[in-house]
Amino acid sequence: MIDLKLLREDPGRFREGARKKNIDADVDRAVALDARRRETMQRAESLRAEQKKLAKETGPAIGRLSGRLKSAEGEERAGLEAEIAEIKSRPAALKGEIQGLEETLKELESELDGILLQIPQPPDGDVPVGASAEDNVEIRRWAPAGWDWSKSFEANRGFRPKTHLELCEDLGLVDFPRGVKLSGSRSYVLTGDGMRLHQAVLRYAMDFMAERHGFAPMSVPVIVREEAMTGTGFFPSGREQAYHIEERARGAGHDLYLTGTGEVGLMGLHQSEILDEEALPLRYVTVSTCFRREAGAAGRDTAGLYRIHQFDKVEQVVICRPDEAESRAWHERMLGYVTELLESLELPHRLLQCCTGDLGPKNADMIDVECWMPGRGEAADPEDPGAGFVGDFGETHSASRLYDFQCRRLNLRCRPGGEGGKGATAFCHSLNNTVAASPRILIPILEMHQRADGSVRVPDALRSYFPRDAISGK
RNA sequence: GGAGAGGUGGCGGAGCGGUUGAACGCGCCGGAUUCGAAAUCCGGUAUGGCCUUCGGGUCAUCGGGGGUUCGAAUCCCCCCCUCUCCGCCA
Repeated sequence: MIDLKLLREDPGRFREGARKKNIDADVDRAVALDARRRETMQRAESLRAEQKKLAKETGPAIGRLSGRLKSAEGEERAGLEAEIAEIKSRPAALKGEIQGLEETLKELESELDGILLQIPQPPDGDVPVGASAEDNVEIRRWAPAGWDWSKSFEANRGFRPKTHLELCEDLGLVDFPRGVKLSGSRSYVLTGDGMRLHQAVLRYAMDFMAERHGFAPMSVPVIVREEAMTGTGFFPSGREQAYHIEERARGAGHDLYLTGTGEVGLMGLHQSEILDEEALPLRYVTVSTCFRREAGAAGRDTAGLYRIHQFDKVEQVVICRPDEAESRAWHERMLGYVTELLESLELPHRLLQCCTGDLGPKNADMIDVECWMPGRGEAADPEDPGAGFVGDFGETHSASRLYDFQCRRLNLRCRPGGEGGKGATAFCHSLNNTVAASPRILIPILEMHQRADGSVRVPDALRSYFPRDAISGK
């Protein structure tokens, strides 16, 4: 949610922000509705003030006359009734007018709220303007000693790599046909060492954040109410991405949704709270199953573990004081944790500055991390299906800086002393970043650590989480 | 799933359809007293919106939403949540 006051002061900034992000949002309509809303509100309020005043003045008289009415008869009774009716008529006359204004107000607010929920957070000034992911800008890349970016995997390692699909098949790590039988397209079953490796990565990533970097480990619901989805900014724009559980139709009070990221649960924890400023920043890490309908992605990445409906993800979230410099510093730090993790896993990767068109509605800035996947990209030789692929980067992480956009929607504030403290409240800032999403992260792990004999070396960092030093399928 | 009880300010806890945004107590802040502290006494202590000549004014908020009424924390309806007992279950 954007700040209505800022919108009033500088609508151009939001118009420009939406344009840069390539998102439709009727900023001008919102400004006009806001003006009408305030005007209507003022009229309704002054009338109500008058009504309240009258009710207070005439109330005791009505009470007294009503008391006398009980024992009155005949002409006296008729006189009293007329007197009461006369006194009541003055505030009653205001009532109708106030109700009319309130109805108008409700309509204005409902339309305004709908538009406000769709006005995106303007991108930061230093985010490159661009239409889509094509215009993202590489910031830096890293690879372990011995890897030459200018050469293919085959030239680097001396043998032609298998794709993760081939490795999963040959080593018995994933059963795709049975996954599809159970749950349809984009489904899979992790088997044996596939499941072991999956668990090893998640557990390593969890410990890495909790024990090495001091994040508080949490397990949060993945079935949430609509407010959590709207509050975190995934609704309304991402509604079709979420699995919807229609509980209302069965008589329950509200429907539920499956979350596509642990961010929803972690951020929703403190919805409508006033946190103690001294307790900030809050640093949380969770591992949760993520559900994504992948609507609109039909035909893309249909094979393998890349784009799937259900996966597990270790996610980090930071809620800090509302200070741009502090937000920026945390963004860097949260990216640092990920590059440290990927270096420990010996995975070549690069950081991408996302352009305005790729930010989504809620982010002021977003940095993606992509790992090198030798089995991705175009066919090495279109004539020879056995020649493999040229390799490409694949997105494995995404670090978002949201400022107060999310906390405003969640009504998540802070102040010195917290709930009962003193001083003004302010909406907190929030950030989030992937730590490890599996099984997607298994793709670079398997493909980069495969050996000429078809086995896969388990990187040292995972050794204490995996029973052997290699996966050989035997 | 069945039966019952209940949601009031930072906390506890009153509350009659009519100057109740809300008694009282605790906590917190300021002051007095004290060499200092405790105790005591006095005063002040919610949030949000809108307007403002920046003094303030005004509206809303007693779990949430709707209704009755000239007037609702109080009466009616729906929903959410918590607790107790029974049943079921991991």
